[in-house]
Amino acid sequence: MTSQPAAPERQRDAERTKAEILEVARQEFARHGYAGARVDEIAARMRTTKRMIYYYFGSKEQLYIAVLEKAYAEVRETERVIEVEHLAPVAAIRALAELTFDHHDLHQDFIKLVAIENIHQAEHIRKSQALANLGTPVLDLISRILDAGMASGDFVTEADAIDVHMLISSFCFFRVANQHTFGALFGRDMTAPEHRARLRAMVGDMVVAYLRGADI
Amino acid sequence: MTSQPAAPERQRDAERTKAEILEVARQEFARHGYAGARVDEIAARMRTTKRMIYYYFGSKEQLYIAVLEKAYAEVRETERVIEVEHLAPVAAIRALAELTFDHHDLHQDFIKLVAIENIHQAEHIRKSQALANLGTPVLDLISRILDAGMASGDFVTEADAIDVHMLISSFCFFRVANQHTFGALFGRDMTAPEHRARLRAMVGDMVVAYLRGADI
Amino acid sequence: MTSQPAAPERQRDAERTKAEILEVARQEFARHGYAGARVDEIAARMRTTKRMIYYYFGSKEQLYIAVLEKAYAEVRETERVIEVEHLAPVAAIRALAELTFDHHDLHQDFIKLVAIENIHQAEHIRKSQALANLGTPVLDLISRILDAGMASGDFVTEADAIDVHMLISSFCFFRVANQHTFGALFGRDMTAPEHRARLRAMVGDMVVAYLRGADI
Amino acid sequence: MTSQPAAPERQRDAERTKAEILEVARQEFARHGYAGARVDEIAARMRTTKRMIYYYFGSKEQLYIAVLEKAYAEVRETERVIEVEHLAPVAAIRALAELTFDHHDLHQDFIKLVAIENIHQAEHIRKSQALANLGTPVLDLISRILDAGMASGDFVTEADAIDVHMLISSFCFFRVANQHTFGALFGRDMTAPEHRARLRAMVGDMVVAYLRGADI
DNA sequence: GATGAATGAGAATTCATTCAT
DNA sequence: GATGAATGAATTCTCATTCAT
Repeated sequence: MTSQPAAPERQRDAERTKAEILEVARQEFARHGYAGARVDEIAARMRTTKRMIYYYFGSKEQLYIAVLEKAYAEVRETERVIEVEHLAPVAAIRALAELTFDHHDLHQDFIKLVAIENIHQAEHIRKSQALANLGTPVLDLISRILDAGMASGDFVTEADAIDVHMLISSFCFFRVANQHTFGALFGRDMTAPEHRARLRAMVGDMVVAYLRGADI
Repeated sequence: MTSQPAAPERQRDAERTKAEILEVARQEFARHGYAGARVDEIAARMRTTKRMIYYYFGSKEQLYIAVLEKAYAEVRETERVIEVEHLAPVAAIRALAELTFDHHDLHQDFIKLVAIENIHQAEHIRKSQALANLGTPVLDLISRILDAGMASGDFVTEADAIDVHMLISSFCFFRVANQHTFGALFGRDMTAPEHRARLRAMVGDMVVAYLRGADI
Repeated sequence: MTSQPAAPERQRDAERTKAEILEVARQEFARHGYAGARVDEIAARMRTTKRMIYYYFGSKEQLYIAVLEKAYAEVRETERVIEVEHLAPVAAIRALAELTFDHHDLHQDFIKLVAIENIHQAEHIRKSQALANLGTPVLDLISRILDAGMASGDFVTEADAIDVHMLISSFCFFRVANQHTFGALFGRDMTAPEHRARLRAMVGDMVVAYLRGADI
Repeated sequence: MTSQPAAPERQRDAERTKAEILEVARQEFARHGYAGARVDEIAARMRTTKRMIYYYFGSKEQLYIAVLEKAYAEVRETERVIEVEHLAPVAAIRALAELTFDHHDLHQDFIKLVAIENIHQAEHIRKSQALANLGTPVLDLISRILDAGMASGDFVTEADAIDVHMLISSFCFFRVANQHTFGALFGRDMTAPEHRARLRAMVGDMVVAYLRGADI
């Protein structure tokens, strides 16, 4: 409305609106799945209208993909921060395991989105340019730790970086992703605070024990 | 009037119809999630009509719960068959890990149903009487193995049966459940035949190494 | 199954089954209206099956008509019993009013069926042979009372038998038929026991006062 | 952009659409009852689609409740207009009876809706906030007339306002509500023009005679 | 006479999406 | 950029009725 910085303000508003839509959409998709999420519900939970969702994202599917892209981008941003280079191999792999644990603990919506995306056989990820080859950095990191550990004699088990990544991820992911069925069947909420420290140590112990391997 | 009994035949047909509905429904729910599954599509893939689904199961939700109940029942049936009692502790826990791996490998629809159910926060499992306390048998088994291992000195790590069950399950579950996003991001299909034997050995090695623990 | 009285027994059973169906159907139609009544529900509340309803009555509509016919037949049976001939005109018309009151009080399902039938513009009554000209006897009775009252000088108001029948019926019918909306709007259940005697006297007073008329 | 305001026009359209739906729905519900009414049929009789019914009213039941609320609101609006305060008691009660007669004569759909609602035991009225305590104004009016009549000596019968309201309403309501069964059984259409004046006078005569009471 | 399984036609409701302003 | 009204195409679910035995 003022004479000068109108366009930039508008842009900033537009960005804010888009960000708000993405935030609400992430929650809605995470809670109800792709098909179960309601465009109406997303709109109802915002101060903008449903029309804006289509204006900015074009369709429910494209909105969902944008949510996925943002979630993965945040994960990789976190992983980039990890500095395990200066640590000894055993300490390094344990640090990676614990950081992964912490990250999964902190980003439960992301975990749910990944689970949802697997139900849809990753069809949306494959449609997204932004999500191709997003995995390589962490694999490089693991490779370097494994090489150092084998060289130093700390690790004995011959292991592949992708396998080790899966070993770590599976534990951290399952604890969050399957908390509800696990809780219903075994009567224990693995994400409750009283189990946190023990399970965090466990994933580190597990991967170190596996790599040390010895005479199993 | 003929020598063959009439009523049982009708009954058998009814049972067959119900079983067929459950089979097709399991595939449809596993592929599309609860909200994404279509009652029309389930009916279209059978020699029965949509009306029968409501006749036998009452609603989409009750059909879904029946599918879940059947899937879990089959899992427990498999677990019941496991005979690890006569094995030494190390061999026993490895056998359990490998049987779990095999079962998850063989029942991928079940894995997907569990993932779907977690997205819905296990609300349907909690509604089902049949699915309460389904977890206890396997926990008893693990407890006995852990006790024997500690007594014999084979195991060193103090571990809880539920935690160990999660340790084993998470690896086997993740490999199947997250195969699509994992494949899209890392370019490797962990469920492909060429990875099977290696990963099957890995879950056994991992749990044994963890329990042996030693001087981590 | 026995050799001799098989057929009569069968017949008696058949009559009993039909009577039971009619009884349950009357309740169901009275409670839910014609369209709202469920054939399934009627069957579920009996020891016979749904097939029998169609076997004996052919369709939902014919069952409904049979229910109506039975209900009206019972009403007329009651009216036939009324003996007011030997009473003086004032006592006679009051007796008729009170008998009508009692009858409506006692046969509330019948009242509801009549209300339902009016919603459907009496289309089913018109289809039934059994229900044609069912009204004449009571009109004859009223006519004779009115004639006697005018002759004796007890009644002054020139009144038509049909009008007087409506005057009496409307009060008795409304009290039962509209009890729910009246209760909701005015906070009084006109069918409650504490109002019964007062309202029963009121309908007699009203019709006598009207016929006495005098210098209104 | 034009001189006429845009938003109000849209709003007016919305209001018009809602009003049109209510109008058609009232006819459909009145003619077929709640269960017998068809949402499809309501939509087919308008320039709007069925979807709008759900957009504005949410469900068939809520539409029905809205119809009821509107019908009752109109009744009370009519009653508010009645000015009998300046009349002598006898003239006043007769005026009220005749106005009630006229109103029922004019709003036959309303009568049917009330009959339908009674079949459903007033469950919808009870769900509606708007319909609570709608009855009081007319009861106040009757009370004042009765008091004045007793004071002046015009009325002799001790009568309760609710009872008198029922006395008047029952006659007017029955004549319209039961016209079809009454016509089928007695061969006279009480709502036909040739009976109108006589019956209108009759309800006034009846209530005055009742209240005058005398030596019954 | 009796029974449970089966069904076609239809009814209520939902949902992503677009239009007029 | 923004808004509320509008909508077509499904989608779940229901119901009276009939069939096979």
